[in-house]
Amino acid sequence: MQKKYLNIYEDLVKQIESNVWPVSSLLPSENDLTSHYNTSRETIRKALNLLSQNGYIQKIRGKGSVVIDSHKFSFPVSGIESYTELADKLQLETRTIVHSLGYLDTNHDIAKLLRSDPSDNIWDVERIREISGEKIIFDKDYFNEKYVPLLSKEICEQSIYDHLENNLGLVISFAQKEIVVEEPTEEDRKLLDLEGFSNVVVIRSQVYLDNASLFQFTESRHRPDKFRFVDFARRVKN
Amino acid sequence: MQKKYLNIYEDLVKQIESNVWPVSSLLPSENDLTSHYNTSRETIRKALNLLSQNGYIQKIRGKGSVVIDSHKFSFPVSGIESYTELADKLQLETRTIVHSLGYLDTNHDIAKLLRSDPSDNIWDVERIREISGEKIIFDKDYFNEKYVPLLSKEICEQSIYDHLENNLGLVISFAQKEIVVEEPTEEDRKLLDLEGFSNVVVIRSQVYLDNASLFQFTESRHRPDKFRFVDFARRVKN
DNA sequence: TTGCAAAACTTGTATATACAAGTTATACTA
DNA sequence: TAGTATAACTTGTATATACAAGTTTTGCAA
Repeated sequence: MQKKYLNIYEDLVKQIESNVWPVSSLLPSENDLTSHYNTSRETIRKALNLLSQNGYIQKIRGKGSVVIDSHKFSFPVSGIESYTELADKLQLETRTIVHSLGYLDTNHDIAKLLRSDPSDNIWDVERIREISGEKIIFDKDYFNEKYVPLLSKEICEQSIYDHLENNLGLVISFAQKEIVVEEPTEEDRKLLDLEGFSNVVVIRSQVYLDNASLFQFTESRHRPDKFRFVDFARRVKN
Repeated sequence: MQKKYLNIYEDLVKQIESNVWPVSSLLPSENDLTSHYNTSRETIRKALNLLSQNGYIQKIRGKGSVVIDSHKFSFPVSGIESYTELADKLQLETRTIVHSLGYLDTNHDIAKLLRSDPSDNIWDVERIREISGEKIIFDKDYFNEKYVPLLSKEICEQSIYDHLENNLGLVISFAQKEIVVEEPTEEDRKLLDLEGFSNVVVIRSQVYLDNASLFQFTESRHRPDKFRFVDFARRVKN
C-alpha cells in the first residue's frame, strides 16, 4: 500500500533540507497542507509528528510548526545506522578490512544470549575500519545463523546491513546501545593505529528485528579523538 | 484539560514496570484496552505509540504489542535529564559544589549565541559533582538572563531545572547534544579527581524551550571511567 | 489424522467531525 | 490614538467509521 503520510513526510524533509522552508520559519498550516496534498488533516498530522520526532520541526500550539536547525551539530550519528551508511553520508575515504570471519565459541556468553536453540551457530565477524589511511575503528558483530545463514568476505567488506535488508529481507527495528570509555585491549593496540591514546570509546548494542526478537550483538571500538556522537532528544515529562 | 492518552500511557508504564505485563508477553489488544479504559481506539493508539517511542513495547501487525526489556542496559541516561533527576533515580550519594556563579564575559562566543539583545546578560554557572566522595563531573551551564532573571547559590546546589520548571514555569522541550572525548584542561585537572586519566568525556548541548527559542548551553565534563551513556533507538527507514 | 480454506482475530492507514485551547489580526470603543 | 474585546486563525484532543493487511484459530474436507 502507498503510505500517504510517509510520502508527505519525505516530501517535507526534502523541502526543509533544500531550504524551501528555512530555519525558524513556519511551515504552512495543517489546513493548508491538507488541501495542498489533497488529504485529511489527521494524515498531515502524522507526517508532522514524524518531522517533530526526528528533529526537523517544533510544533507550537496556536502558532504553527517552526523549522529547527537540525544541522547545528553537523551530522546525526545517533539512531541505528550502519558504518557503510554513515561513511556514505559523510563521504569518508574509507576501507574495511575483514580481520576474521567465523563461528563464535559455543560457550561464549554472547553465544548463549543470541542462541534460541542449542544447535544454532553464531557468526563472529571482526572488521577494521580505515579512514584516510588510519585504522580507527574495530568492529565486532555477532549474528545468529538462524537469521543470517551465509556470510562471505565480500559481503562483510561491503555492507552487512545492506545484505540483511535487501537480500535476506530482514527488518531491523530497534536497538539498545551503551557507550563507555575503556582501556585498550592488547588486540586494540595491535589492530588499531592508537597513536598513544590510552582510551578507546566502546559502543555496545543489542539489535532487534521487527518481531521483537534479539538478532545481533555489536561492539564498536573507536579511537577517542575520532569519535563523535550526535543526538537529538526531546524532554520526557514525568 | 485531562489528557486521556497521557493518563493511559502513564498507567501502562506503571503496569509494565511493576511486571503486570512481563517482558516478551503481549499487552491486551487495542480493542480490549479501548473497552477497559472506556475510550476510543485512536486514544489507545496514541498511548501505545508513546510506549513504543520510549522503548517499552514493540508493535507487531496482526499480533499485538510485545513488552520489551527496557532494563537490559540498566537505566536510560539519554533524553534530557538533569543531573539531579538522574542522581535521584540512581540513588547516588552525591554532593554539588558551586565553583562559580556570575555573568559570562560579553565577548564570549557562547554569550553571542545566547543573547537575543545586546544588553542581555548571560549566566555562567560552574559546578562540580562529587559522587561517593570523588569529584567526577565538571558542569558548566549558560543561561540568558531574559529567561532566568535570578540564580542563587542555593538554587544551584539544589536543582536548577527544578527551579526553572516549577518556579519560573519554563517548558524545556528539546536539545541537540554532542559527545566527544577530549584532553583534560588545566581546570579539569585542578577541579576533578582525575586519578591519572588522560581523557575526559565532554557532553555539549543546546537546549530549547517550548517555543523553539534557544535557551541554554551546557558543557558537562566527565571522568571517563565513570561515564556511561545508554540509549534506545529505532531504525529510521529512508 | 492431516492439510487447507475460511473465519476471527490482531494492528495499520485514511477519513470526517466536533470542540478545546493558544495566538494573531481585526475592528470597535473610549 | 490607544486600548480592548472579538473574530479568525493556529494546533491539540477525542470520537467514530471503514477498510487494508498480517496472524492465529477454527472447522471442514480429503
